[in-house]
This record gives sequence, C-alpha cells and structure tokens, in this order.
Amino acid sequence: MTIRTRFAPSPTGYLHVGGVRTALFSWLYARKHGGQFILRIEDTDRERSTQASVNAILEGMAWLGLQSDEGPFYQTQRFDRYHQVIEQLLAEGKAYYCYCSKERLEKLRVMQLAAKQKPRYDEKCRKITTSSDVKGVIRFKNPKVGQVVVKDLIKGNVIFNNSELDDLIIARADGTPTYNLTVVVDDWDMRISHVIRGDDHLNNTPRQINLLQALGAPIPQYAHLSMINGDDGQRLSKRHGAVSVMNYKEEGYLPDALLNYLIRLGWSHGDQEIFSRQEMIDLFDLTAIHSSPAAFNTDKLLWLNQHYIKTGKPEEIATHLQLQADPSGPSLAEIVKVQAERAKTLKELAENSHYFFGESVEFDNKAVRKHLKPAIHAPLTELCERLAQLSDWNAEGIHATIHAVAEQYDIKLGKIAQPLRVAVTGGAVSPPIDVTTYLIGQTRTVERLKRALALIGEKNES
RNA sequence: GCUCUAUUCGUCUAGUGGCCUAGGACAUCGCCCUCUCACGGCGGAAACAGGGGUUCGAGUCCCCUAUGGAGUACCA
Repeated sequence: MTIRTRFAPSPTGYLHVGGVRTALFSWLYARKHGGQFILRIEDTDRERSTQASVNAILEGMAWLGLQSDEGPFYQTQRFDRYHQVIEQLLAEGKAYYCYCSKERLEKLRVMQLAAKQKPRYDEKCRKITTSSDVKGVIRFKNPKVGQVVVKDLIKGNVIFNNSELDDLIIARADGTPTYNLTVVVDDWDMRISHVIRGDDHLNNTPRQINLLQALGAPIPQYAHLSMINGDDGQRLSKRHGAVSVMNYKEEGYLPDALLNYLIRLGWSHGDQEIFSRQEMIDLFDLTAIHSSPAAFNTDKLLWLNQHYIKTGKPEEIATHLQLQADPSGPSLAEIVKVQAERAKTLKELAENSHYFFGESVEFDNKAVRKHLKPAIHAPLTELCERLAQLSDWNAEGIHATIHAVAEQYDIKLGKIAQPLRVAVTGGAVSPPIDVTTYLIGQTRTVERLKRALALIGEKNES
C-alpha cells in the first residue's frame, strides 16, 4: 500500500506552529515511506476563508520547505463532486432534509443542557418525507446503535457509542457542503492512507467513519496529535507572541531550527535533540509520538536556532540575513562566522553588526564614559598611529600591535582593547577585537580611532 | 453539564514490571576559560499529581479522585 498523507488547513487565519507540526508529521511520514504528501485547502466556509490566509499558508509551507507532491486542492472547486455524493446519500435513504429552524434547535439545546444532557439533534425530521424544493439543511442518518472504534495510531483504540452521536448536517440551507462531508469525500477520492491531524478532530472521527461506511469507502488509518500549549500551559494564542510562522521568519529564526524544535514536541528518538532533515525522515515514527499535550518553550527554540546559526554554512545562513552589506566592507558570510556564537536569532545578529558597515558608529554613552577616559588618550594615539602604518592588515598583525602598545605603556590588554572596541564599534560588545578590527578595515578603523581621540580631547577640556 | 483525552524535574522528554539511588536537553545557579559579550568545559539544585488495588516487586498494569486539554455549530 502506498502511503498518502495530507495537510488540510482551513484558510481562516495564519499558519500557526500547531498547524506546522501536523504538516511536518504528515510530510515526514509520507517521505519516510516513499509516499505522497497532499496539500488541501478546506475553504468551504466562504464567510471566513480569505485569499490572504491561503497565501499565508502557501508562503509558510514554502519557507519551511515542506513541499507537497499533489495540490494545493481547493474544496470550493469540488462542489459538483460533493453534491453528487449528497444526492446519492439522499437517494439511498441515508440522508434526509431537515426543516427545523435555528430557533427550535437553539431551544432544544438549552433544554438538553438544563437537563444535564449532551446537546444533540432529536431527529424530528428524520421520518418526514421530503421534497427538495423547500429550503432546508441535509442531515446524515447516523446509526443509532452499536459503537465506532477509532483505531488511532497514537491514542490507541478510542470507542464511541453511536448513541452519543447525532444526525450531523452535511449540507447547509444554501446547499453548500459542510466539513465532515467534504473531508470524507476528499480523503476517499484522494486515496489518503493516513489521516494525521490535531486531536481537536478526534471527536469528529467516529462521524466520519460512519459516513465513510455509508459510502462504502475504505477507512484510512488515523493518528491524532495532541495540541501545543503556550509557555504557561494554556492554549496557544496571540498572547504568547508569534502565532504565524512568518513571524518566526521575521524574528530571525531558521526553518530548520523551527522544524527541529517542533519535531521534538511530542516525539523523541532516545535522547537525541538535533535532527537534520534526512535524520527526521529516517527516524520518524508515528508510534513514538506522545499523546499528551506539550507546552511551547521559546528558550529551547532559541537554543536550537543558535545551534543552526553556529553550525550552518555561513554562506547559507547569510542568505537569510536581513542586513544591508556594503561593498567596501566584509561579506555577510564573514560576519555570520564571527557573530554566530553571540546571537540567538538572525535579527539579533543583524542588529549587532551595523558597525561593520557605514561611515560612522553610534556611540553608546555608558561605554564611552567607562572606557574613553583621558588616561587612555596617549596609548590610543600610539595604537592609532601604528595601526595606520600596519602594512599587512590581518588579525594576527593587529593582535601583535595591540599587545605591543599594551606592553609599551605597561597596561593590561583589556585596558587598551576595550577603548579600542568602543572607538571602532561604538559599544563594549563585539567579537574578539583583532578580528573585529580586521573586518572593519584599516581606513575605517583609523578614522574611527581619530574621532574617538578627538572625543576624549573634548571631554578633557570641558 | 455530557462525551473524548491527557498527567515523570520550571519546560521538552528517556523509561514499556526488577537495568531507576529515575537518565538527557533547554532554562536556572556555581566554578573554569577570557580583551568585552558570547561560545565552550566542569559541577549543583530540580520530577514519577493524590489515593486505592494487582504483584515477590509498579514511574511502568487496573480503578477512583484531582487538575489540564479537546469536542459538544447551517466553523473547520
């Protein structure tokens, strides 16, 4: 049997991390077994579906590199097929028109709730012989007795009594089909072998199985993933920061880091934390998935992100960097190389690297006050002159020069390195000073040193 | 309310009846390295939700309670 999985989001909002995780697991399962991964947009709710959301989903999937083998399919383009199935159900007496008003249904619901019962349709219209020219919804005749066993690959056997289920609506009064009908038809038509989705759908599964059986369609395998909660254990929402995957891109996360983080949420392979894409594909297994919900922890994501920034090819990482390079300055790859270990995100890396470019630096007052004191004026002047005359501009030469000046004035390395750092970067933090100075370049270094010296001079006079 | 589902350090998890004095990772704390910030190295603190069973033996199996999550729509 060929493995066919699908990711079927409804375009009513952005693609969020929970959705990405189900997409990842489905994608992985198909890849691992040499099967197909299908993308299907469930847009039957025309009121709430938007093109912007469709774009966000497509964009997110592309950014993460979760390519589909088939699709995207749009349910709104398959209405003819759904109507055909609904007609068949009607003709076979497996579905019926219902003319109950929303008011009556609401009243019924309130009464049942008051009687501490589960709200459900009372089948009033089930026996009425109908004519399709009166406007009404169409309901599926759910079996009244027996039980449905959902053989879930993650949760195990989950048993539902048919007496708990009611006759669900498969077509609205305006004739459009509803979710439970469309998924069933699509999963059948698209020959989906494994339905991997969030466990918010677990309760729908027995209804879908009944529908599938009424249609004589095969029952796919099911795997329901637990939900992802926020840091506080509560349901993930806007409160928890980034909700859309594209926010993660903007915040400077690498796709591989996000995916690696997500795969370890509810799934594990012993104590292994780092997984390359190929390892994910090779080692992934539905049976190793945890059935309990997990809390999203940004700190760990940050750690993984830095890991990927540090270990990735600098040239590759540089392509994700949003920083304006200057032809007269170092390459972005060189900057990634020296900054990787002091940045958890690409955004942070870029923000801390402006001093490698441009004509002037922005001085951090606190750093200036602490390190650019009158006493350092003489050594720094000496250093400036020597650096200006350095014929071979490289880190080693710069390093030796700084040491020589420190020795000459009998001061500790830090006493000269920090003032130099503030002079060339504007602040007290940067990669090793020799490397930093090297990358900034001789001309700029000397210019900036002169300006810093002038600054000390002014302070001296005032 | 009802139905379904879950519960190991703060967080993600290992664990499938004796290997558990419960392991790893993130975060946290201390020390080392050091020109800054980091990275890195070493070390510490930190958990089987509670109660009953079953068993020679339970984190692991069963039941109850508590707590969390999901569903209960002419949403998906």
